[in-house]
Amino acid sequence: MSGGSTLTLDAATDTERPILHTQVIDELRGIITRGELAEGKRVPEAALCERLGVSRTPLREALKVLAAEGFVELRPNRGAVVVPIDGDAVAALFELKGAIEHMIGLTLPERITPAELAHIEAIHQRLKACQQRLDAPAYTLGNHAFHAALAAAIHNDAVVQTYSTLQQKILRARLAINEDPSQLARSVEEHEGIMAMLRAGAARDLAFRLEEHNRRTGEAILAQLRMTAE
Amino acid sequence: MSGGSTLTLDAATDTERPILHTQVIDELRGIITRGELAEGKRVPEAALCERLGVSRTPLREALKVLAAEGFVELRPNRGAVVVPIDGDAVAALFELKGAIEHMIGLTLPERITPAELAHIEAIHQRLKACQQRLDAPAYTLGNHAFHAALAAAIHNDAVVQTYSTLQQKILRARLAINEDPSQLARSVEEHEGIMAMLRAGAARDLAFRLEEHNRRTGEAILAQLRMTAE
DNA sequence: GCCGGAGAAAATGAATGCAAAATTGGGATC
DNA sequence: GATCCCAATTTTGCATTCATTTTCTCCGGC
Repeated sequence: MSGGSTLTLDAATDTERPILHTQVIDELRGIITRGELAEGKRVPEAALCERLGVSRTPLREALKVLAAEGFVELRPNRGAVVVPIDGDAVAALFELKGAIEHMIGLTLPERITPAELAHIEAIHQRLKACQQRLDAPAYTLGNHAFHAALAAAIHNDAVVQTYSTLQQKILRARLAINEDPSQLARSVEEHEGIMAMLRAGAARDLAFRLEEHNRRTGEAILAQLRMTAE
Repeated sequence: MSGGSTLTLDAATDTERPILHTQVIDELRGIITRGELAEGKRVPEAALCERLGVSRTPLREALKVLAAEGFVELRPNRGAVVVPIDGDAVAALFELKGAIEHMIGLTLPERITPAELAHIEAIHQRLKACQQRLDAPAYTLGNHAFHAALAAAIHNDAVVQTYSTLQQKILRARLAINEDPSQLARSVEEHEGIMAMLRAGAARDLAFRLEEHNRRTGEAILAQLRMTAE
């Protein structure tokens, strides 16, 4: 009944053999992020095992990790449920992210390398193209890459890790709503300002703009979320 | 994750059976935090199973969670190793924590309740007593409680969670060194200033003092760490 | 007709078993 | 004497199995 995933003989490319539980973590997190599992509803392990084509052992390992990450809640002897993501939770995430954005802005000019700056410029140009053809899904992905690259450029592993976790959780809220296309234009405009401050090395202004950008984006998502929640 | 064993109406007579993997996570994290497992050294699962008195399944589940938390690294088919905590990592943790302390200070005055303020005052008095009798271990614990209470009082779950994780990792570095008793006096003094700003509701000053307190503490720990690392 | 409980079915928590991979040790070769 | 290679042992990854616990169902009592 193995769903044909045991393909350890990959002759062509000597790719590392897939660590099952790691794959399961990512797949499950993706399923939850995309909203394909009802919040608060019980999900039997057997059903997930069949869906993912794995046995219970790696699935349960993945559930433990996702519980630690805060995506699911494990109730002893009563199964796992998807943690609901409500407005308050999203607001909290954006507030915390704002603090980190501020710090990123303050320290970025003194730490970013030319190569990193060039990389970020390239992402920025791609984003402008996405916005012009109103490709919202591509924009969302690129937007995350843009901000992740900014975070990475301060060369602080703890920040990168925490920032990534925050983005993953926020993505859940983002995918739960239909993002207003007009927000893309605002976002690009704010990115322009961010890039200008970054090129100029103006730390305090950069911090301010990053924080404001985060605040406005958060408010837009919250407004949409609370509207669709009715 | 707060050390609450209080609520949860447990049947008085029953020896409560807390889920094994949760216990294992906490025990293993404690072992790592206390430095009882050599960094970077291979640790066979069987040995840990025997030490903790559990079978491999819950142990492996715990390792997955600790890997996600960043305490161990899982190398495919080659076992888990304790992630070394070097100066750079500690510096990164304190830098991130500084950003959060700043945010806590900015928002705390407008959100803290009288009961929370009273609770924090009580912890502060306890800390002063610890300092006077130079009880460093008790001070370290109380100090964490003090700052955790401050974080909790802004009523932001994401912050509480992240802050707790940071504290746990920093604790590892703290226990790896012999903290200089003279630092206790400095800490208490800075706490006095923090409390004064908190009582006065001076958000910006509070933020500044919290961030400075974090920075100084981090520098003290880093100095000790780099000294003993020679 | 509604509620409560005993038993059955199903789901979870943990242990064991088995195959694949890695480490170790020994021996042959240079 | 050192190095390389190959088999034996150990260890890991995952599946399966066993033991509780929970949930569902059905039956009787009120």
